[in-house]
Amino acid sequence: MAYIEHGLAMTGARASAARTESLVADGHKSDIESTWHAFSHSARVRTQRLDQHSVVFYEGDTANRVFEVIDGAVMLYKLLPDGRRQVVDVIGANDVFGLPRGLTHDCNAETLTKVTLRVFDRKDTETRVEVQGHINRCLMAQVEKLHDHAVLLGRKSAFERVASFLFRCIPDCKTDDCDGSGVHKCSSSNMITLTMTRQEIADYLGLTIETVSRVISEFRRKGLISLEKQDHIRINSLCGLCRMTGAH
Amino acid sequence: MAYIEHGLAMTGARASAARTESLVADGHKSDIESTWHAFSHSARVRTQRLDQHSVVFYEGDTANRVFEVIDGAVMLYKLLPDGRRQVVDVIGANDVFGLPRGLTHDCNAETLTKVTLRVFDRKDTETRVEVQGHINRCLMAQVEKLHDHAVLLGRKSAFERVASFLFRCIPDCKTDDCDGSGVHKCSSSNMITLTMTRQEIADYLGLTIETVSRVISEFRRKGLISLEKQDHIRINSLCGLCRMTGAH
DNA sequence: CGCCGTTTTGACACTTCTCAACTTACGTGG
DNA sequence: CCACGTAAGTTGAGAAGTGTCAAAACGGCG
Repeated sequence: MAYIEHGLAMTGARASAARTESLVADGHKSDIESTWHAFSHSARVRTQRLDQHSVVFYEGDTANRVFEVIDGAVMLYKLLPDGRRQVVDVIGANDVFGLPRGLTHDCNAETLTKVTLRVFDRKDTETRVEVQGHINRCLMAQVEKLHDHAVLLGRKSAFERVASFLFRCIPDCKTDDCDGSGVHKCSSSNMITLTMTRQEIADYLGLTIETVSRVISEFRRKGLISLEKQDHIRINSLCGLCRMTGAH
Repeated sequence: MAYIEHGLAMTGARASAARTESLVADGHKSDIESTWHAFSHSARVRTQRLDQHSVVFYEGDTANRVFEVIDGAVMLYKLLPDGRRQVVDVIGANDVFGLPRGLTHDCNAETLTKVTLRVFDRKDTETRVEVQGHINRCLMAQVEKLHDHAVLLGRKSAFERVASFLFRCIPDCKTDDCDGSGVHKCSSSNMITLTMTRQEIADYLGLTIETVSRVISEFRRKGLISLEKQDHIRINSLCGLCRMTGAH
């Protein structure tokens, strides 16, 4: 399986830029070049590496490829005409994105980290059974994640949103692991490395950058977390944070 | 194909009740009784009718059936432990629901109207290819709808949310039909019959019942809409309302 | 006709946003 | 290696939007 390095990655529509510029459908060039290679079962599949902050596709682009994240994270977001942005999903390893209802993508896709993707021809996803089953499971998981996120956006306070977000970032640890008893089952290092900027977090949580910053500072003052660096957060009280998510 | 009338439908967890009572996983009884009938291709399928405000399933219930709406509307919602509710989706005709990532349902399902459902055995949806393709398309559409709803919940004002909601309720009319020119392509009657109570609308839009009421009153004062009855709304200015959705 | 649940309206409180200034972190070039 | 410039993040004060609580109005149904 050939890895295709390409040095074309330009810095895509960044957070700050996205706030002010409204991106219109035409005249865009995503950071993915189409160099297809034959694959097993006569399907066209390839693996692709992208730098951080690369654009995979724009809203409105014709959707003829489907992507699976092998490694790294991809952010999906939508823009309102006046520049307001909402990050609608963050796609991690083993998850799929770029599946449209119609002919075009409904949102923009941008890498949050260095990313390795598996790229499928869209037609194959519609004809090959084993791929369909996989996509099906990914879509169901995505729907559930979006349901949870709707609860977060519609009903949770800023504190609860940030706490939920930080929790989500702890590797191998879910809110379900906490039963409110004060003892956590997960034994991770409780060390988070954020791949998103404050602006991206804010746009994901439906808040402003200032509110996110204030809440994180407040958590720090309360001793729940410590900031080793701006994007390196240590969770001091897993249960203390968990109690603030609103899920218990 | 046999329609099975059943008179067992009790009034499920209603909006007001759901606000105060937290629903725990055990001891529930949904309004659907399992009477399976043999169907073509050796799959177990049946058609079922339910009254308004019937419970299809609860969050945490074992998910061994998948549902397709033939006629009517079903509401999916989640509850936080303190009673806050978020309606995560409203499922209309030809759409599918009850597809879980794991073994149990991630949300509650309740009918908004009299509903006719087609009920599948879950195993069939995993093995039969023609069903998978259909489910796949439904899931993709659902993901896009949830993306849109995330934008609404995360980035739109109360006015924009209610305007977007009313627009969504106009049959055969989408926000895309409006280009801001003042002329609307869709030629519907501009008459809406709401199937949701104010509480349900509020829980769908991430607002309070009072805010929803106030916004509707304000739209009425501005002449954008008229209320023939509380749940019968006439849209006087389609474009005026459209301009308030934030989508243009 | 009167009751009860839903909706509307009002006054006020509180959360979050906005705007502005300041601080910190990071990369470049001297 | 340090100084500088720029971008990112933090903090503060005030404004705006939405929530909360309470009361009144409305609508459906016995």
